[in-house]
Amino acid sequence: MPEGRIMNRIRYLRFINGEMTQEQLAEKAGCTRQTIIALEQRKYHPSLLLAFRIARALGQGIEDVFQYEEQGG
Amino acid sequence: MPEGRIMNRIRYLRFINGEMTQEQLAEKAGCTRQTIIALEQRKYHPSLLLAFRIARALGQGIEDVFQYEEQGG
DNA sequence: CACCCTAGTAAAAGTCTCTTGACATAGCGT
DNA sequence: ACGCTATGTCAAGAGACTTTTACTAGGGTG
Repeated sequence: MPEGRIMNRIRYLRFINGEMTQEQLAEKAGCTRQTIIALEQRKYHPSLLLAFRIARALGQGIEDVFQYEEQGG
Repeated sequence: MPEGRIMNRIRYLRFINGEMTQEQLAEKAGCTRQTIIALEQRKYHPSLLLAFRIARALGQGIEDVFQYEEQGG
């Protein structure tokens, strides 16, 4: 698959939402703490399903949490 | 990962956008025709990256193309 | 110091996503 | 009938995502 960066504001939104810990977010989103750590450090992109769950857990829409930047424009 | 359905309107939006064929959408989104077929038939969910690329190829936001339905309410 | 909480690192294993290639079906025009 | 286009099926394999487990380290509290 071609390039295109995805940025995320998970860490930022975690603190806006009452200082949630990684573990609290993980539990609310239904994944493990490891996954949250990896995403905050941009080790990889989440699946669409997990992206939705994290966005909802943070009280946001997907595109408020994850921003796609096209490369060619 | 827990449940939660993701519906998509790829096929519908393909026709709204000037009767795009699966192959045209695939090329514009940077994936293969097989992948478009699988997604339209909901064989699996796309990655977040591909979801963004498909949404952009269809001139839409992610949540206009993919709808997440929580199970517990 | 001893204890707990939060965050980070690492590796193995399993599941899911995506591609490639070959083949099948249906419609449409000639 | 023949060729062309659009859609669909199947299978194998590579690569990406996620979990599990174990371990390290800093900060605060008693």
